[in-house]
Amino acid sequence: MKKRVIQAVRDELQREFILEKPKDLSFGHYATPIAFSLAKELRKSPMVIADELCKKFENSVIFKEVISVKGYINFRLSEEFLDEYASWAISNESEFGKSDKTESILLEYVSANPTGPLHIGHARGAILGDSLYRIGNHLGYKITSEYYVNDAGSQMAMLGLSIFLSGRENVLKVEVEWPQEYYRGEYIVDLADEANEELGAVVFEDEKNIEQLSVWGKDKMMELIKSNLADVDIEFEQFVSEKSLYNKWNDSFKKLEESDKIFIEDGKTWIRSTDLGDEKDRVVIREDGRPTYLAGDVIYHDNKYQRGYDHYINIWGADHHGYISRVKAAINFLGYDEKKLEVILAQMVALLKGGEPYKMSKRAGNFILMSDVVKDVGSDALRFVFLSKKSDTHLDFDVDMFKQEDSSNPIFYINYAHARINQVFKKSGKTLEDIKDIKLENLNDDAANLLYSALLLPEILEDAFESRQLQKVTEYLKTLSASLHKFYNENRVVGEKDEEKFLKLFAMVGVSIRVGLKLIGIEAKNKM
RNA sequence: GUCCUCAUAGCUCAGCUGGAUAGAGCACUUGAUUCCUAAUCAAGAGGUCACGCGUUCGAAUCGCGUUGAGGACACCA
Repeated sequence: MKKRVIQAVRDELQREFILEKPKDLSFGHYATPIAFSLAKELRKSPMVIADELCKKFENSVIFKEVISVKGYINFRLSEEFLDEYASWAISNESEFGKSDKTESILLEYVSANPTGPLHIGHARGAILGDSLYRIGNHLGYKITSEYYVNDAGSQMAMLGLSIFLSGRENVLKVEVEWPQEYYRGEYIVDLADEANEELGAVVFEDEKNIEQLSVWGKDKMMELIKSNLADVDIEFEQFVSEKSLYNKWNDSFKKLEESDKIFIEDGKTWIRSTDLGDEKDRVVIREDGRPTYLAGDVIYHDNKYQRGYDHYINIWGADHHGYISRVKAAINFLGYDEKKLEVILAQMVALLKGGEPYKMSKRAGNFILMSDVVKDVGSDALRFVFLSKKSDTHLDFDVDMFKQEDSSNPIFYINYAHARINQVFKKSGKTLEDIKDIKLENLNDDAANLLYSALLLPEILEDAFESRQLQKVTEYLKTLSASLHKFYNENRVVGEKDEEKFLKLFAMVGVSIRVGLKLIGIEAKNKM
């Protein structure tokens, strides 16, 4: 819709301009303050310029009226245009909001270490990533979703050791001396029990089995993580194992050598990341030959870029922000355009219950399980609330709030609007087929505004995706639902003379709510 | 100490590519149901957009500084 308007206005004005939505719909559907910026150039008052420009639109088909108010040029779309668009959307619901984007994107998110279940902090990145994936695909982007599995390095060893020691303590019942660092969540005890059943208690008798336990444990944890994700309807297209990429190290290393950005000092291999603004150079290979975490990411990003996407998006926890510059430096040294990589940081989530703060710590094992929260408040509410605040801001929420089934719970409010639409159709005894060809004309202001709001979804989706700010979608759905509730309270539908028109209007609102919710991973309810 | 993110109503937050009177929900006050689900709606009250300076015809929005909150500053992942 916006595209058509921009096109039409550009045809007449023959220059670039800003098209905005007025705060108050009584001003019109779209507006441009272009007369203000032309005032200086033309040495005329903005009001005079706006008046003159308006005349250009007198014969427009898509505008009902174009008027100047205090220097603004306000556009009001014609009923014919809105009606046509609505008819199409109702008949082609699955196409509504689609766009013509063609860029390919590799979207990596979650990538939590397979050393334990997902906690509530992971959920934020997971939900954001999955929703971007859904919306981006809808807009036409060729998006691949990917999970990077950190199945190499010291954490894997620590997982094996933790299961081993827990097995000795809880299964073999022998005295165990715990190291300072180990995974101490209860799930480790469960893992040890499971290992006992599957592998037999013998496995805890010899330290040589620690490695076997770490691989076994990692597989178990990946299964658990996948099921945690499935709880909120998230499924990845592919998983990439860190370990499986290590045989490519020589190739990546050679590229770095060629770019002369690698050096050896104190027996360690360093990457010269300070050349590209990093605070210090970073070690990639330790003195004993073990690669650091960064080495894994060097290979991984080499691998990603070899796959030739137009754009790469990584969603990381905010605590990784210092890591961005060194990875980007590495990408540059490998001979790729590091600007193609975009890192979205998901800020920390602080969970409250009855006003009491929870502290999260994966190491300590007293973190809040994502699965518990999902069980508590449901996938829909969790998804909605996580998306309704910008990802780069801290989020505080009280679990108790989700349990309320009234308007303080936005997902409830939106579903209620959708259910009402369904209910009105039922009462009227009419179907979509009966009303989809009814002309929407001579609508009262409330109806016309509601129709316009419902047709805004496509541009909201595009704006939200491009800016990576999905709270624009949740905000929109709340506002649209509020408009529907307001209309419902002020206008009777069934049995009135405008019944069929209003039914078509409601059908259009229903389409936008359903499509909007679906793209953030929520299925609209037909009945409450 | 350096860097990142943030600061808007009592609370939780929108708004930020500069533009019309700064919005919503919760909580508070009042009202609406012979009528499609009142799980809703309407009205009222509530603001130094942290503070200062600057850019501009115009700043919550952009720049600089100050204050405050959280986070990151590994040869851990």
